[in-house]
Amino acid sequence: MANLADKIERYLKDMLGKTAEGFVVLQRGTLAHIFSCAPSQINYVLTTRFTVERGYLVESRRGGGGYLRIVRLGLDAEGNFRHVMSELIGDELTLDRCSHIIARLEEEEVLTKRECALIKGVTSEKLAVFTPHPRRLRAALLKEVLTTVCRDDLNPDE
Amino acid sequence: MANLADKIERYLKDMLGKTAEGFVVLQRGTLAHIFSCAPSQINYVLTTRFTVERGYLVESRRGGGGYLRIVRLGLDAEGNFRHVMSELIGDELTLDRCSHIIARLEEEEVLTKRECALIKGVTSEKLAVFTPHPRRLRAALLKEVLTTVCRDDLNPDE
DNA sequence: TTTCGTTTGACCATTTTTGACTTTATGACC
DNA sequence: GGTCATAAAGTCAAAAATGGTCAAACGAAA
Repeated sequence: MANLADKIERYLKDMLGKTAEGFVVLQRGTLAHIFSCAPSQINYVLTTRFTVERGYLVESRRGGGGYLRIVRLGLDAEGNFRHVMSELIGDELTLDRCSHIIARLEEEEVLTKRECALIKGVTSEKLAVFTPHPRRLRAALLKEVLTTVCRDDLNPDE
Repeated sequence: MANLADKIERYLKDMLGKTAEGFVVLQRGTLAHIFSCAPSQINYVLTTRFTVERGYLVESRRGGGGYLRIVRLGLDAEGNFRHVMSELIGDELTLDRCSHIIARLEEEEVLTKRECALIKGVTSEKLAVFTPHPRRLRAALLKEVLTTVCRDDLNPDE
């Protein structure tokens, strides 16, 4: 599917996937040239798709020898990610943030695609029909999910 | 035999019939152009003929690169599983009945053990903290789950 | 002739793309 | 050490590209 931002996102994630270091360094101008687009398009992609919420960190420098450095923040090894996520979730959770978190859990393979679909389904905007505080409920549901996927009895693998 | 809405409906269902993926993606504007009609006509067709009750799910995105994605909800061998389940669930659902249904879905291998655990987590008695009608919410959540597991785009076909 | 599903169009919302202008770093030259 | 040219990257708002909503007009069937 053709929209530039998505292609650039894919391109960068591919690079990140191929590198062992967990980060890539490149130049904005060069990338813009590769995709024949305005340099600010790159900023757009970075600010919409490589946010902390989605598990990325972007550092940069201007001037001669300037660069962009995109770091992938892995979920920390077994156990603690639940804590980290809980912090990220808080007491209230908008649909938008919820989607990002779920997407990240899928990318990190904490949840399967089907599980993600199930969870998206139960955290949708429809919650508002049942409570005046859908965001509180959403936060609670997602935390419950995290608690569940961490249960030892459900993760037979090693 | 010729009203526009019906033709568009047929066109889309043909497309869905031909694809193995269980979904089609297209653009509203393009489709409207093919049928030389107002773009909103497409929305009319989608909201009247591609509803969950009729076995479809529609997702969309606006803006550059926007699209419509129509997903088929498959029916299982014994006919309309989703429909049957909805009857079984109704508008309200006690924790007890909910547990039984989930257990049955696990036995039938409609849901994995992990998925069941997730769903039990989000349909627990804690719902009462957020709404005066936990049973209504529980019913809605479980229906949402059933709808999701029927999505043809999530079920690796074999 | 009333009703109800269909069709259209005017207006709204969201996401992407572009470009003009700004800020910061480096290095050469004085 | 200043000054300045050059080489990046950043910001922001306007424009473009989609899809969504809603109410009024239309028209076929009851």
